[in-house]
Amino acid sequence: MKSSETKAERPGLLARLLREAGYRDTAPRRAVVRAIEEADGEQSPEALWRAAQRIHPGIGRATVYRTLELLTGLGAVRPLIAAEGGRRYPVAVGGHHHLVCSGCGTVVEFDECAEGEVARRVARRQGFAIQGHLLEIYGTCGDCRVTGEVRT
Amino acid sequence: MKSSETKAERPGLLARLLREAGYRDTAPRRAVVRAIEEADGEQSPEALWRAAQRIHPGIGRATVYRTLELLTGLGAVRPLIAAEGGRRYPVAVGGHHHLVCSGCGTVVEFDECAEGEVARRVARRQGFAIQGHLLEIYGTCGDCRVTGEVRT
DNA sequence: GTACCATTGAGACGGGGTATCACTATGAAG
DNA sequence: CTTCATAGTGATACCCCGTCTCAATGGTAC
Ligand SMILES: [Zn+2]
Ligand SMILES: [Zn+2]
Ligand SMILES: [Zn+2]
Ligand SMILES: [Zn+2]
Repeated sequence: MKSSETKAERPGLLARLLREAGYRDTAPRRAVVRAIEEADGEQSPEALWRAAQRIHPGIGRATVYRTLELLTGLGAVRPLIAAEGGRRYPVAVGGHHHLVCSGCGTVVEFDECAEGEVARRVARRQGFAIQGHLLEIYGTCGDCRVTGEVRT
Repeated sequence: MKSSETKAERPGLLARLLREAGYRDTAPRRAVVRAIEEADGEQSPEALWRAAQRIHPGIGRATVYRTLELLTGLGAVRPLIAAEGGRRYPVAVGGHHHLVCSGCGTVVEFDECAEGEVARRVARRQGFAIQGHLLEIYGTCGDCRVTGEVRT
């Protein structure tokens, strides 16, 4: 996005998706959708809410969650489980994987993945239709290993 | 465990671990530890708490979490993030993987895994020492696909 | 413009995890 | 065995985050 010609308020892919799915075109929803698009990548619902507030002051938490839910239903967004605390991260479609340090919590993204094969086999056997998968590798990062600190 | 000769109150692997790590040997801790051992496999903290209560009535929630934390620090237990609600599942070391239906929440376990390779490579490149990994495949189960119900 | 009903914001609610704190009891020393 | 410092404990308040409820609002079809 060149940011120079933000003139005509492009319809926005997500906004269009919602409209086409028969949902009403409301300001709060547009705000959430913009928040998501502008913050490309993973974001916690809270972060998206804050972003949406900047765009549409007064928007309620519930609305953010509701919109996120709709988008999830449409497959435009995929909720993941956050590594630490157990919060979710709605993430734009298409993802990578994580390397998580159990010492300091550092998270490194990576893309390699050998699951296509296994996933397909397992899924077929169980009669599942695959939508995606989550792979996280746990371990200790260099620093933590040196320090020996693996917990408080 | 034959359940017949529960005579001498075997020290218990986990209990021993704690003791050897310099932690005091208390009744509440023994209760938590037993709860974990007897419920082999994954358990939610709540479930473990209930189990521990049966063994040591009056034990507090906090104590369960604290003990779980200690054990995690000792590497005897690994906390995972539960598929749905975002709660954690401490699980005995060594695990399997999950096939999760995004429609009804059904979870199917499986063991195949082709990540050894990838995990090692990625980890080495980043200077991580691998402890384990989590693989979850998302999709829709047969029932949900038929019904078409993939959301409320 | 009107009417209908999808959508919204506020706020109550609830699950589950953490922080605090006064009290208890382990385990070492004498 | 008694003493003692302090690790450990249970109750409770608290907090985060997500959901639910409901009256008010405002899209959209006509
Ligand atoms: Zn680290
Ligand atoms: Zn992958
Ligand atoms: Zn299902
Ligand atoms: Zn594996």
